[in-house]
Amino acid sequence: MNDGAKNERVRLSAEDWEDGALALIAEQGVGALAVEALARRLGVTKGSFYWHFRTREALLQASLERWEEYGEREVLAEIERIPDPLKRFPELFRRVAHELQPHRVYAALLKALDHPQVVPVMSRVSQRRMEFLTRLYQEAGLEPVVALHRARLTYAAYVGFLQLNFTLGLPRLSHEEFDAYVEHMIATLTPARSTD
Amino acid sequence: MNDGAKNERVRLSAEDWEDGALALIAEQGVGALAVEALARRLGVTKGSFYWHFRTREALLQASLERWEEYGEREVLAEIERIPDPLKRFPELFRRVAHELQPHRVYAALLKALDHPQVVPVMSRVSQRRMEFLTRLYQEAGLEPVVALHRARLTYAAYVGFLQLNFTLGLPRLSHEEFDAYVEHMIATLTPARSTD
DNA sequence: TGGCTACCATACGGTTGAGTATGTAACCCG
DNA sequence: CGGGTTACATACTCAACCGTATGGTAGCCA
Repeated sequence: MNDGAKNERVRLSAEDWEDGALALIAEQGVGALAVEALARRLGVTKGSFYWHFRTREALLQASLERWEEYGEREVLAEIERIPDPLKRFPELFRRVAHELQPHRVYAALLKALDHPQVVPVMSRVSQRRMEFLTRLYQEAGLEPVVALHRARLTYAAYVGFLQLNFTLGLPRLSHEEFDAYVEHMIATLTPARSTD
Repeated sequence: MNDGAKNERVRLSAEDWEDGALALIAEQGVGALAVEALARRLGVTKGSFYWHFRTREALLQASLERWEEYGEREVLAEIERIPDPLKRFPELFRRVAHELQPHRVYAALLKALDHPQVVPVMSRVSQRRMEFLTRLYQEAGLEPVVALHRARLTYAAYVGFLQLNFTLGLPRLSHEEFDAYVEHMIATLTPARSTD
C-alpha cells in the first residue's frame, strides 16, 4: 500500500486524492493536510491536484463527505434485526468496540474540531447516531425523555473514550482490560428488563 | 477587563501574556494563537512578545502549564470532605456541571489535540482526575477493577459531553434539559448502596 | 495519423506568520 | 542626574503554503 519504488506511471483520479487525504488526516490530523505534501505522498505535484480540485478547501470538503457517506450504512441496520431490544446493546457495543479501524478517522476528526469545515460533518454524524440510540433505548422500554438522556450518556461515553484512549495516550489498555471495560459499559448502560 | 480605550501605558508581564493566550484559546482555539494577533489584542506589538518569550511554542507551553497548575486545586478537595461516599457523586456532578466557565479552556484544548504540545498536559490532567474518580468509587464500595472501569466511563462521559455540546452545536440543551441530564447521569453512574 | 483531451510538471506570485536586529522611551537607583 | 535595566516599536528576513499560468506528454478516437 506504500509507494515503494516510483511506479512507472500513476494517473490519479479525484477519488484517489480524497482517499489519500483521509489517510493523511487519520495519521497526522486535519492540520497536516497540505496540497504539496499530499502530492509528494502520491508521487505527483501540485499541478495534478489543481486539475482535480479547485482549492484545498474543496478537497477537504469532498473527503469529509466521502467519509460521511461511507460510514453511513454501518452496523446499525444489522442491530435492528435482533428481535429482543435488550439484547441489542451488548451486540452493538461489542461490534463497535472491535471495529477500531473505522474509528481512526472519527478520532482524528474529533481532535480537529477547531477546523470549521469538520464541525457540520461531525455534527450530522453524531446527531444521526444519537437518534438511533434513542430509538433503541425507547424500544427497550425507557420513557422517551429517559431514552434521550441515556443515548446522550452512551454516545458521550463513546466519544470521550476515543479521545482518552486514541488521542491521549492514557495507559494503553490491554485487550483483556478493554474487553472487561466494554462489559462494564454494557452492564451499566443497558436498561434493566421492565418489571411490568 | 477589556482594553476599551487605549490605556495610556500598559507594561505587560509574562503572566499577562499567558492569561491573554488562555483567553484567546478559550475563545478561538489553539490554532488562533498567533503572536501578532495576541499582541494587537493586548495593545502592543511583537517586539514586546519576544522580550518575554523566546518563541511562540514557549508561550503556549507556559500558558498550558499555568492552566494546569491553576485548575489543580479545584472542587476535588471539598468533595472528599463529605463523609458519606455515596453522597459525593451527586455533589461532584452537580458542581462540575454548574461551573461551566473553567471548562471553556478544557473544551478548547480537547478540540485541539492535534497540536502535539497540548497532548501531554491533557494526558496528565485526565489521568489525575480519573485516579480521583477511581478512589471515590472504591470508597463507595466498588471493587478496585470495577471502580476503575466506572471511573473511566464517568470521565469519558464528561469529556464526550463537552465535545458534543460545546464544540459541536448539537441541539442546544435548555437549562431544564441539562439539569435533567445531569440527574440522569447521577442516577445511572452512582453505585448502588451495598447490601452487606 | 493528426488532434483533442486528460493528467501532470515547472515556475512564478502572493500572503501569512514566525523569528531577528536594532533603536528607543520610561523607570529605578545610587 | 546620568547610566543601566525593563519593556516596547519598527523594520526587516525567511519559510511554508495556496493558488495561477503555462507548457508538456500519453492515450484514445475519428
